[in-house]
Amino acid sequence: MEGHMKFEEADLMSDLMQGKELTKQLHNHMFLSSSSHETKEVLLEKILLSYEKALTKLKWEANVGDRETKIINGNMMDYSPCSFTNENPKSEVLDQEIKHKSVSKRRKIIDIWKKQVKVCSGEVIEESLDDGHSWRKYGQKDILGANFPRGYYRCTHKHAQGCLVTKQVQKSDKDPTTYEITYKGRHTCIQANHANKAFPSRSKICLGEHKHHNHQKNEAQEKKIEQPPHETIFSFSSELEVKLEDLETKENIFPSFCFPSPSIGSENEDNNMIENPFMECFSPTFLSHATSESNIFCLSPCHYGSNGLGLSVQTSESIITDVVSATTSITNSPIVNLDELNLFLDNVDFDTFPIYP
DNA sequence: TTCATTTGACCAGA
DNA sequence: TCTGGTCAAATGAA
Repeated sequence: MEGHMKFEEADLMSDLMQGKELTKQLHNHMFLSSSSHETKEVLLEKILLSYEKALTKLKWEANVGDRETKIINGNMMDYSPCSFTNENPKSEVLDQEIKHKSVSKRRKIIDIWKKQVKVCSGEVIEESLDDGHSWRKYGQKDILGANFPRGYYRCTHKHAQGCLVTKQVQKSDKDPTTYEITYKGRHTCIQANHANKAFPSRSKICLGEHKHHNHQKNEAQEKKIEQPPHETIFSFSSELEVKLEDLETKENIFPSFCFPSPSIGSENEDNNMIENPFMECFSPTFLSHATSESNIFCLSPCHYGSNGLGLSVQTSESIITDVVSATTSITNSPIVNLDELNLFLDNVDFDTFPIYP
């Protein structure tokens, strides 16, 4: 894990440095009358790609660090302290990988990413596989070659808010305590109750234990174990161990960098939506902070706490907010305050950026 | 009564 | 034709 993270750090630095260089190039082109619009566009694309790559990695570390830090410190912003006292973890995330078929709005191809969750005890996974969103099961299917049926879930707000994201939950054949969750699409909804992001709905993920016909009821489904919501979710959250196995993305495509902005789509405009897969990982913090104050993406300190990233975001938060904000501007408008961005980049010493404690 | 889940049927793509 | 994915009526739970 450690080695892996070191590798990620180097990779991250590389992406950020590349972005910086490209930004400088673009800055120069801005004042060259001979420079074509296409050239600038290409540079802009490259810049965005670099930052998207970096953020994809940061996202992972943030997501992992977020959970782990919350567990360890127990005093993070989005979770109540009592949430971290649970000592009976039910499951752990084994592996997460992003498989972005695409994330660019232009490409309009659905985002697909997977994660695997190991359930340590109990047969019923409460919303544990929780990602902060509420889901409604709309189907279950036996899959050829799989011992267990696959469950199909869609966002509860599909109709209310037109959120078309779906996920599939498949119990692993090799390890029945492991579930593979495949997310398709991005949330465009706002969960009605923010608390529900931490204390999800009643819905449960219950997959059949046997490979039989659909309507065969499995025991797990009948043994619904009710727990107080806070216990439920945080029993899952505690002692999470996330191993980032593969950050490689298909086709080298990274998520589009579209943090919420009033200029993005009418739907988002109304709801302060995030048209970005990052939502999945950042949403709780983002919604609780950014939406209440501004349309600027915010990383809470806990995202980088103790997971190895160790990024002192408490002090860097405003910086990150600034650069994200700036980049968002880039995304949404051809008019970019590149001086600001350059200034930021110049002030960041990437060589000594405190990624690790 | 409302909302979520179950499950047979249907559809589209390979 | 087969399979995965989705729909929607029936059913159950709160």
